[in-house]
Amino acid sequence: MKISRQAKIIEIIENNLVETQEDLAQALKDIGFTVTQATISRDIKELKLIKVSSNEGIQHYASLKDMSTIYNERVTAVFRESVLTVDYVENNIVLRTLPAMGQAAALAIDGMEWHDIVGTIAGDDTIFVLIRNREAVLDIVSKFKKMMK
Amino acid sequence: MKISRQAKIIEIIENNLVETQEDLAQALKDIGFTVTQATISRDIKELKLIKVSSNEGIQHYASLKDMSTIYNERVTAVFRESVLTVDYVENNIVLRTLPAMGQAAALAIDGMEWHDIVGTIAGDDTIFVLIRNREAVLDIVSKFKKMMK
DNA sequence: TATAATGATGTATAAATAATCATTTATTTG
DNA sequence: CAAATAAATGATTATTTATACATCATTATA
Repeated sequence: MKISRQAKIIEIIENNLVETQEDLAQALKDIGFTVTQATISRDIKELKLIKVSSNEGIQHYASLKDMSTIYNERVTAVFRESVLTVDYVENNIVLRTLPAMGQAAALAIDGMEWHDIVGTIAGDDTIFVLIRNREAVLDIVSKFKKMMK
Repeated sequence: MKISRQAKIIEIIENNLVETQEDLAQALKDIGFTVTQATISRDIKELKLIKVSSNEGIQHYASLKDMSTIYNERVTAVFRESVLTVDYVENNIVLRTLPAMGQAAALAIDGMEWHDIVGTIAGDDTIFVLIRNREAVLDIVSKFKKMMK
């Protein structure tokens, strides 16, 4: 019972915009799983589902499938909103960010897990990005610029 | 003000186990940002931060940096908890799962985004996984078995 | 098999979060 | 520069979610 209900929960939030646990309870009831909000709260905890804000500002539950999309969107958003300029020399790229946003933007870069990026070091408004091979620098720079839109 | 506060929020949840928005308000106050829970709720919405349940069952906010880890853990957990057997023939792998868990497990496999996996199709308790090259089959099979622990 | 231990769930409620409304603080524009 | 507009925020409250406790079911264990 619990296993199949939880499988259904994943299916439901995968295909619908579920805003609250009550909504989910209703949707489950419609297909024959009558449980209370409390049980759903426990299911969600076990399934490690998350609630995120959509681009339209609607808070809704997200499945595994959505997570990588959300993740990528967030990385790009943080980058776009904080990085001002991109420059480079030899195998280093230097980014300038809004004040106090260096750490946050660097975190976003680390989160991308690009193979050619060896590491980052961030100050208040400056980030140094160490690139593995000099040949990859231009490629990374252009990717960064694309992310700035 | 808002920008730097939000940067601090990311930094704080990155380095601390923040369970509630009130906790976050207190931590921010300690470093000179005095705002109410309502403002933090809005910040969290804008930053698209998520609240997840840790392995110990503690609900806490997670940063971008944590997300890929959480994501991988979830994929593996779903797989381990639902897949029973692994078999293969030619360039197909067949997995048997607990009843009703086929779709969920297939979703987890899709989420891995392994290059050699062309696609999956799932029934109630069976999953067909199409592998790109026959040479990759054994490798994927052994990876699956490792995930089953 | 009887008994203990564990797990699942509902009820009621506490706790946490989001939203509404009002106010203040930028920012834009004529 | 001043009026108008938009953005940020607090106070309060509505909504949503998590949990404590009790109950029933299931599974181990002696």
